[in-house]
Amino acid sequence: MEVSLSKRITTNLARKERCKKTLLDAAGRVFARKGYHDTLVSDIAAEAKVGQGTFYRYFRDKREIIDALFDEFTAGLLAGFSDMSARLPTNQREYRAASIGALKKVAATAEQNRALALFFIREAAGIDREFEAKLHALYGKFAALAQVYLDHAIAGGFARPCNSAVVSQALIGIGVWMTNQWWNDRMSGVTVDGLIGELVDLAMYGFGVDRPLPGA
Amino acid sequence: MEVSLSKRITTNLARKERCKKTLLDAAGRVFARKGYHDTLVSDIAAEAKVGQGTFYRYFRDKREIIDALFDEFTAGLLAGFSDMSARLPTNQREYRAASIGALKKVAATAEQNRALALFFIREAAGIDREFEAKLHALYGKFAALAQVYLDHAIAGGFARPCNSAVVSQALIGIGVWMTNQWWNDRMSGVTVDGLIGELVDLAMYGFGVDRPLPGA
Amino acid sequence: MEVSLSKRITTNLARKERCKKTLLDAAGRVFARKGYHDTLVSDIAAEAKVGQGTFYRYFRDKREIIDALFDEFTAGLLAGFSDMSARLPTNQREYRAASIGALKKVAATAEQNRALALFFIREAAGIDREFEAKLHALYGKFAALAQVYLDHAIAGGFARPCNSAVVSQALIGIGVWMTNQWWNDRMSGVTVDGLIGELVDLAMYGFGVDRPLPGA
Amino acid sequence: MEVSLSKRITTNLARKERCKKTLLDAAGRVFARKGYHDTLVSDIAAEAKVGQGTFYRYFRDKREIIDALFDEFTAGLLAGFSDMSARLPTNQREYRAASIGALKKVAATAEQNRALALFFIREAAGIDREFEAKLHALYGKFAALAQVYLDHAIAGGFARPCNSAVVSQALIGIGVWMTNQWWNDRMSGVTVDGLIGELVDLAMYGFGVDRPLPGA
DNA sequence: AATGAATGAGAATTCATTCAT
DNA sequence: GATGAATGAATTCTCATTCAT
Repeated sequence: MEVSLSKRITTNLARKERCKKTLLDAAGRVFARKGYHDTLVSDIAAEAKVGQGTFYRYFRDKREIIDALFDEFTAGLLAGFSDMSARLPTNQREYRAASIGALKKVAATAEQNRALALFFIREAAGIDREFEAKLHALYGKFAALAQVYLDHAIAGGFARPCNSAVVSQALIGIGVWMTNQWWNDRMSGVTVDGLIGELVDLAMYGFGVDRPLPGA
Repeated sequence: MEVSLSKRITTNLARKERCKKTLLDAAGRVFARKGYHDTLVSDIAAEAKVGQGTFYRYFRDKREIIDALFDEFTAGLLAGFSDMSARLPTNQREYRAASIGALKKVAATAEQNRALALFFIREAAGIDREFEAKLHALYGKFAALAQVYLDHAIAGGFARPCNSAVVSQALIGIGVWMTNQWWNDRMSGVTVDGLIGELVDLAMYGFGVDRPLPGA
Repeated sequence: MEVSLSKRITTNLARKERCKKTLLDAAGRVFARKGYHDTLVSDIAAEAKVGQGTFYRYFRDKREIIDALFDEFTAGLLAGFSDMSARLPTNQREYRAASIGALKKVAATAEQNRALALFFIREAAGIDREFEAKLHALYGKFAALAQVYLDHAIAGGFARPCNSAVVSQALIGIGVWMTNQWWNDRMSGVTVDGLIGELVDLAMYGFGVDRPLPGA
Repeated sequence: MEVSLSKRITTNLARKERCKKTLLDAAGRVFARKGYHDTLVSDIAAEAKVGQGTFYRYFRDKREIIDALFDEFTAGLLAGFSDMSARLPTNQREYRAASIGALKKVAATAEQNRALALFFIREAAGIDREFEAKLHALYGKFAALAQVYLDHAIAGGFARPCNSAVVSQALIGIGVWMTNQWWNDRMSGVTVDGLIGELVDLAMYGFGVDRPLPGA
């Protein structure tokens, strides 16, 4: 009796988790397909093949599921890059190689949640101010990481002294922007690796041929 | 009589135009304040101090006013930069000066429609796919302009050979991204001019200290 | 122009008032017929022969219309009895006559809103605590009025010294209770006037034959 | 074996009864606290610390538990007064004493189910017509009892001839009304015994000082 | 032409009841 | 038998759009 009861509890919990996950996945698909505002709670429930009432057992409303979706997404993303700053580069060549490596990893990871990531990138501000702030907090974390790298390089003499806060934000901007372009098929005629190489070159060397005068 | 009739017609047309403009301005303010989806037609009418029914005399629906707003915005913006490519730079120094000058001008112009521009930048995809495409077409025009400059400079030997399509997109990305950051007060401790200088330096020189090997 | 505008405003206001009144009357009828909790907003709208949306132009929800209904009812009721305490009786005979007169007047007035009054009497507490409190505040006003009469009579020596607060509440209780019984056809075989006479006799003389011992 | 089986059946039946009682008690508490319409089946199940499904094992629906609750309440109440008419009074003094005694007993009994009794008194009509009728049937029983007493007293010459049906209803009305007032703390500054004495005096002597003219 | 009252289709949400475990 | 997860019918409420004045 005892065992069977505990078993049932376990089973119930597992079932609940599975059902919640089903709804989250379904919501992700529908949001990506129709956009946040055109998605009805009934669309999500239908996509998950559950009754509408079931949706409300797990989430207060449409707004709450998007937070949950974002938190899940964020957790997966940060887990993938938690070790990024383990070994800092010691010269510009290593810096370049590390950047390219990291970007390729980001690209591969993001690719797995492409539809969802794209949805967040594009619609964040259209949902509400609070959600936009959450997304920008995430961007901020990546910018902070980039800034750590950059400051380290400046201190080590293999990056030009500059306002690293501004520059690292710009780098994140390039990344997000080009991801959006790429995924929306607005960057024809170039491979991902080619794109990454081109952008890292831009970031490291600029497009100019002359260097700034020392001290200018 | 004839004259007075034609005058009256003129006056009526003028009045109609004025009323339409009033509604457009009101819509811009309300959209900027509440976002597209939280804005009701009644909000716009109230802000314009006209009856709700009057709104429908000038616009088919809420969606149409966004297009009108965007077209008006675009017209003003492009008018401001129609002469941008009149005198192309002949060396990197001139290129740099021209870029900074153009960016300051853009910044000043954009500042005049700050709220509306910010609204478009943030919410484009939240409105619908069609509007997002329109906005990206505008970005594309700026990117094309940047690409003309860049190709000219590469041909003239004062810009590094690169995939100018990619790079010019990246430059637009930086511009839009940093504008968003700046206007949302996420770039504290730097002036507009300082920001522009920092970004032009990044674009021209990169943040590295070494140059790429010739032919690499 | 001016005149026609002001006329339209007047007409609109009048139309609004009429529409609101139509809804109030309809609500009263439906509440009386189906009870508060079984009444849907759509029932009220249908009874008033207006769209459901129209209901929400005038009242926030079902709860609000019942307050409005009660306030309107109360205003009419109190208006009818504002002059009740103008001429106080000077002996028991006058007191008796005045009581009977007042009760007949109350009965006649209440009869005009019979369905609504009955609805309030029966369902007040079933709506919510706040509404019940409002109704009891009204009862309290009548009790206070009764108490003034009674205290006056005690002071004048033509009423027995007693706890007038308790007794006047009891008198209101008899009134409300018997009204409910009467209107629900649970008092067969007696006329209104007969009922009133019987109750006034009970209140004045009690059902006993002996008097209390003086000082007991 | 036989014995143990029958024992188990007995135990099971007892357990079922206990569970039903638990649900009834829980329902009574929740109804008293939140009112009938604001009480959810899940509230009752939670209060009884059983699953929602279990509720439906014992009661068809929310409406049925009200009836069960009322029947239980009524049974307890009538049991307490089954012997009330065993010894009829023979003069007004005895009548008065018996009335006071009975009322004190009622008050004490009712006190034990105060919350539930109050709930029935206040919300009867808010539940539905059928339940209201049931409650009024109960009131009718008490009125009939009062009428028997009163008729007996009139016949015995120690009560004034009157329409005993009307008067006994009024007496029940006073009782119910004042109970409601008392339990809702609207009768401050008086004890239960004081209240009962005051009301019995009112019923027996009225508040007047003169008697009606014989034959009037 | 201008108005704002009226409308009802459409969406969110609740909760009694069923049912699989 | 007990449980509580799942369900969807029923209801409320909103707001873009129409229309009478």
